[in-house]
Amino acid sequence: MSATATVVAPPEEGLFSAADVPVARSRRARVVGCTQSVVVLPALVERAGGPPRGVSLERACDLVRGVVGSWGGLAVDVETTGYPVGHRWWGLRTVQLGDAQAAVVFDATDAEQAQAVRVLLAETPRLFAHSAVADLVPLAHAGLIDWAPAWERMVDTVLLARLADPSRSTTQCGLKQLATAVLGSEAVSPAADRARAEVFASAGWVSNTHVGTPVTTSGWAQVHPGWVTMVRYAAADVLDTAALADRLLPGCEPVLLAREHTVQALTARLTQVGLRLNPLHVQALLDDHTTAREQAREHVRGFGITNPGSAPQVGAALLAAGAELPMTPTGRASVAAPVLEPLRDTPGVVGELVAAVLDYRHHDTAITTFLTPYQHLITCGDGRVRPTVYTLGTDTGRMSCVRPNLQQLSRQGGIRACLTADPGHLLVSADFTGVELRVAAALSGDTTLRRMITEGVDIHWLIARQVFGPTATKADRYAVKRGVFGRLYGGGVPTLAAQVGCTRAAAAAMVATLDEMTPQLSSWAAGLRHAVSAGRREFRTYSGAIVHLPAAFPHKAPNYAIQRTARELLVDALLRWKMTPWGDAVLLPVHDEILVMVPETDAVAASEALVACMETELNGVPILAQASEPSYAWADAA
DNA sequence: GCACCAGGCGCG
DNA sequence: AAAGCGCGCCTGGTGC
Repeated sequence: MSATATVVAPPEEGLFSAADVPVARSRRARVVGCTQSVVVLPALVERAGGPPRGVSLERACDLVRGVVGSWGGLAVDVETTGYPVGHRWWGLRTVQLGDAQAAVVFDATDAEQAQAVRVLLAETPRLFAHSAVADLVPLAHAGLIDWAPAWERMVDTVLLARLADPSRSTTQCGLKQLATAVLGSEAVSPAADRARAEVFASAGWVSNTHVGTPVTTSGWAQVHPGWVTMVRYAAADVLDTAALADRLLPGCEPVLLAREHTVQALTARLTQVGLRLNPLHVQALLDDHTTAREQAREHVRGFGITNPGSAPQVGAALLAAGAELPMTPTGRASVAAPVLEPLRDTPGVVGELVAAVLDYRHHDTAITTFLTPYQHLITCGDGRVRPTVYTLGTDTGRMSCVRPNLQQLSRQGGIRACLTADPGHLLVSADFTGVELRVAAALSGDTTLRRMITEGVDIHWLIARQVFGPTATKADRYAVKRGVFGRLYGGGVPTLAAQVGCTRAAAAAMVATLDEMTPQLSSWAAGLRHAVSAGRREFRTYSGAIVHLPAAFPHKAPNYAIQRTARELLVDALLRWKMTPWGDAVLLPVHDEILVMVPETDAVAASEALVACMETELNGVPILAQASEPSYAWADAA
């Protein structure tokens, strides 16, 4: 080996290449490999059947151009090593292009094939993908596609599925489930995925990988992309995506579809660029929480519990000490926080054990859910988080966020400050003020509630004083606030009492006061519930979006209507934001809040613009927003 | 040793 | 009959 061979070239843009992934083929993997013929890429796979066939690059390009000519677009899908962009083991493996009849699998690690893919992607007037962010972000990072024009031409079959049939649940919008539901026996991706999963399992590799999965055990990183099972799997996704697009596109309202595609592209910036982690802050918090967790662990051990994370162990110990615990739905003793919290002050063993367990859980959550994954991205990656926002990711239409979920960071304790703006930038944010109640007022038209909102009267204080008397405290107000929403969303008196932490009589009084004060709100909610019982299945929002109301749960209907309407207000704000000078900025929506990274010199103006984008009016009810102070690190909630 | 489920907990 | 709603991620426990 020459001396220069030990010199590692600096990774482009701080990224590592897939070629760096260490291949650690076990004996099991070698055995599986013997059963897999290797297809030389590029390869053609046809829905009609037959084995994948290796073809020349020229022939592959001709085939793809033929698809564009006849179909007017290309379905696109990619396979990666399964790690996030920026991770040292990240890498683009293959790119698949085609339509419902034929797909060509290209080797993205081959320079010539990659260049061909780049040209083909640039040529097609339309792109189809299932969950487009997962394809466009790797393609853009590999330099195979230009970001903005790609989004202009993209059609996402997840969005098609949600718009074409609002009654289809989110869980049925995964490619395999959707293909089974829509394409029936014609679907090819479910069987191809089962075959893939079997290969992974036989080789001893995991399918469900995450940022901390050792590279030597991840099937996505270890598998040979040319193995015939993988080529079939890769192609099947394109074949089914294209078929789904053909079936679903005609059932979608073009204006609503364009709206969803625009907002998807806006949130995709976060996945592409990401947000920077503060390594020192992550380490400091990790140290603190680890110390505290180990102390709590020892404390719990003193009560004879070897594993403080084990609910059965904790439950058994508490029962033995004389505590009374409610049952979980499956009949086990519940040791959840709302159950344990009131037992904190119990004298003796029960109180002490409860306090130690809750303490342990608090620190364990911080470490395992937030800090350790961040640490992985720092030590094994480029120190950035690149979550994916699913813009129609829930049954109510709300957005969701994964890998990591930045919508669930602790409001207190400095976890949010692990995320920072880039140098020369600041984070600005604003949130809708009391949006659920305002939407409830707008949808119900309740005269009293509308007047209280416009006059700035706090209904929660009002009810708290009526129920608890003129000396009602801030805690009473907070309890009432939870009770108001609990009631609006269909909670019964016992549940409300438990939720609020008051007697059933007080909860009943609260309900009575609310019904008396805002009768139109109560009747609107009751009317919607009854309508669902009578067969109504849809609620149409002001934007034209339709939310499906679950037939089996009429009591959920008011919540669905309010959540979806609030989501549409958020979308409208994002669409207005797109038109500002910072429309391309990295942003994160958090249901009633928008966080954006902007150049620091623009922070004040951007902050004002953000509020202006969010503020509007709904059925005469003002929808207001409030900005937070621009900051370098994401701050705790006020 | 992996997939799956339940329980638990973080958010709005 | 009665039911607050919506998520994602983690661990422990179980079953294969």
